[in-house]
Amino acid sequence: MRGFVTQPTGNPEPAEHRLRPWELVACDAVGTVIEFWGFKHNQGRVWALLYLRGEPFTAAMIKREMGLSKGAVSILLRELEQWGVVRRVRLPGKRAWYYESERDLMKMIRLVLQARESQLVSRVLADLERAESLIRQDPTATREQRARLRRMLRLAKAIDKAVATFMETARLDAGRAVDVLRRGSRRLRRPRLRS
Amino acid sequence: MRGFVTQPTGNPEPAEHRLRPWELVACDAVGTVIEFWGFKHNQGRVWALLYLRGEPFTAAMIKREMGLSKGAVSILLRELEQWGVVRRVRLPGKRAWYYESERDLMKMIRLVLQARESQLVSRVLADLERAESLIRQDPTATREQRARLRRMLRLAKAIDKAVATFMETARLDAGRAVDVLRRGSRRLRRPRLRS
DNA sequence: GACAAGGTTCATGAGGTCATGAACCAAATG
DNA sequence: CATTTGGTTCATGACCTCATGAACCTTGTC
Repeated sequence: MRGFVTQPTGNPEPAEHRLRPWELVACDAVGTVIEFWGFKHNQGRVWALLYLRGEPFTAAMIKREMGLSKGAVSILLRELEQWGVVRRVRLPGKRAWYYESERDLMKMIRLVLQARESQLVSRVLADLERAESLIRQDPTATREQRARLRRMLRLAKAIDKAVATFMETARLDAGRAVDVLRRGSRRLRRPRLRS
Repeated sequence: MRGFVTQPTGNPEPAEHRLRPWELVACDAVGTVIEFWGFKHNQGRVWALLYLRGEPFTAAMIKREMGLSKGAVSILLRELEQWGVVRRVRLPGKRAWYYESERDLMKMIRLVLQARESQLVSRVLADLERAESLIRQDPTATREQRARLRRMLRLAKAIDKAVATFMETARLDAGRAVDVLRRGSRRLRRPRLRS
């Protein structure tokens, strides 16, 4: 875990988050999670603020509420938007852009997984497959080594598929997806993958 | 993702991994995954080497094979050992310690999840619960805000439980656990959590 | 068309992580 | 007891990420 609440240090403007205590705690919690998944702590905090408040905010408001710099807010919002968890809207009669968060929590999770899926899982799978093709040309590799590499690859594929299934489920029905894990444990038949 | 294969720069000893090409690729792939989960790239690489070779190695051998420094190997091995994915063994007649990797891949995954479980999930859960208790004392919070916070907390709990279930399953039977995700999607009944 | 408000970009610096390699310790060997 | 070998610790530096804030655009508005 990296930085925490970044306070505007020694400004005339007095570190005035107007975040209420529970907001502060909750936003930081989301920040921690999101950071863990390879995104920025503050991306999570901003998203959480928008989500919890439930109404559109301008960049200036976010800047004030969270004590972030102008530049940071601009970048964070653009990233959140590209990433699909925050929408930019025009309010009638208002000059500035307003931002509102995705309200579907499961969709949020799906997006996080998806972003990682493409960056990590597919890449690792490709690498392991490359390794497998390389080992074929290596006469010094033992039978057991080939077997172990194959096992790794098989596991990676299984996980890849599992994640894909989860995301598909999450797409179809917000609620069911989490249940997949909880329920599944009971009603299973044959194992498929021993290691 | 951070650093890549760290070569010993400008040494008399000429960057001589004796890693075969497929080993290099596979170890790096594991390193990437493991790094993604918040551990060190080289922890993954060392573990993968031990796993793929399938026989015990001394620190010196690892140092030579992977071109790491003495200090790094020492620390990495200690971490891997504490973490339970590598065992330290004495070979008869040999002076130095030997290290061998956990062979059960699913156990490996369970350990990764567990390490994260304790560091992340439980902490976030606690924070969200604290937020929830704080919001009760805040008369300015709207009904909708309370609802949204509650929804976040509920989702976090569901995920927590899902991970626990997964780990439990993985403990009992290596193969089934991954299937939990894949199979589950079909045979579900009522949703439990809408957001 | 000047001014202002809203937004973006960029060089910089702070902070953090990790491998390095030298200094150090411990145990075994002669 | 001296020396060698295996192993750990620690200060250092390389590297990376991110927020900052000033300079810079752009789009109204009077």
